[in-house]
Amino acid sequence: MTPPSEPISLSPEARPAEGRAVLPLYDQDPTERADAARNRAKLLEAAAALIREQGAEHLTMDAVATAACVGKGTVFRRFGDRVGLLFAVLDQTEREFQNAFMFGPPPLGPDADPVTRLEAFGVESLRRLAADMNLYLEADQQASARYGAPPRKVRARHVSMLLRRAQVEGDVELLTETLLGTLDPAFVNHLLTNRGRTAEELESGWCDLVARITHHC
Amino acid sequence: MTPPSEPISLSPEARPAEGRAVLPLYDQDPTERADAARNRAKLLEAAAALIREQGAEHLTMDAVATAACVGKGTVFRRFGDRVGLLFAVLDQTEREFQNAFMFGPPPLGPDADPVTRLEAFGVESLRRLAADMNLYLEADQQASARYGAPPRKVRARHVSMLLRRAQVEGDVELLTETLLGTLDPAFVNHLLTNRGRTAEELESGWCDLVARITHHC
DNA sequence: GGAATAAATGGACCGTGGTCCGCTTTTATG
DNA sequence: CATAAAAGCGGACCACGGTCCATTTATTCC
Repeated sequence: MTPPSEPISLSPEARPAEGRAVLPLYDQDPTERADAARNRAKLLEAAAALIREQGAEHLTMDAVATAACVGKGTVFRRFGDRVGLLFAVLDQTEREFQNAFMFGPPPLGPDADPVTRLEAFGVESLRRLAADMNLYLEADQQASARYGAPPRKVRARHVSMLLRRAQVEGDVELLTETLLGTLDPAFVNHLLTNRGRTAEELESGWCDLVARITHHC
Repeated sequence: MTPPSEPISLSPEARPAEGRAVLPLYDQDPTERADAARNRAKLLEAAAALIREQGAEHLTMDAVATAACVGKGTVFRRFGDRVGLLFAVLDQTEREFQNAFMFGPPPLGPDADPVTRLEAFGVESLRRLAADMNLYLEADQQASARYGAPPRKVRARHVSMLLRRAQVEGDVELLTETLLGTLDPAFVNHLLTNRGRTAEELESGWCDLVARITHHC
């Protein structure tokens, strides 16, 4: 069972880790200047603190800059835009999850059968989503960023691989995207908040969908 | 075969049509003052013109107000916010579609079997999406508006009804939302633009998904 | 028709995301 | 260590979405 690749960071600048550690390393773009790296760390820390205190929905770029004692331009230079900053804050968590489903123990990791792994993948996604829903919702706003982001690609590769190993016939890529669509933050939040669904229902709904797609007659 | 209900407008102010016409009427809130109605019309016209000229992505509220020779506050009073205005511009098209799948001829309308109607529903959605993609993308930005909007609810009711008539077992509402997720503008646009999928592939992908969900063994 | 009431109006105003560019700091080079 | 090139910096500035409220306009009732 060959791990497909290194975990891929949310931040465009970050590079793949050197080793095959199960937990991701805090790697940086080596060409980044010392002061830039320092400011990046200060900004991430400030952003995380502000999100903890006031919620991601009230995070303003000015506030982050001020809290980190840094000019506003620096925030944009480091993270591109607001969504980029939010992604960077989510980065750590994202990479843990990636490691778990690529290298970790069953049922998520490689030592389980594909259908079990698919089920576990969705269930774990839903739980992590629930844990940081507001942050994910904020980061999700821009439609363009939603699908192109590296973590999404990693997940898509992973799910496609599992579908193929489960001998699924048909347009695997399209089925993959359909499955991932079910885990979209805004979508899950809608079901939980406006449709009165419980987390358990969503989890078993995911497993049912996996069954329908993999056991099609 | 009983039509479930009247077409529901995108705009909160609009009321259901009086008759059972196949094509929707331009109905208004009767309590709306004459000057307000006049401005609404002027604004919708101006917005549509600007969108035609420069694309929905460049539409600003100031520009619409100026083009309609109206104060900016009026635009917001009439349509709530930018998404509300875009929805209002889409309203006409939306209601045509609603009429088509609720009262129109087969394969969309009531005189076809449920699975055929489901297939036609997705295919037609995808085509209409393609025709006004930029406008739909702009209107889609706000996650909260995405799922709560009246047309989405109408579609959900419709698809649920068809699934039940097709004797589908399981959590029909969840399956409905999954199916509709496949027709999300941002999602479809991503597949067409970034994944190099063709409209035909998406259409047959939809039909395949319908088959997997309705013919589950 | 005129007064009273309610609704609508418009544009000044505000907050926030994002850009720009002259200046400062770091780093590479000899 | 000196110097030059490159990278980073900061905060003034801009555009746009959205709010507010003093004033104007439509409607209703007598």
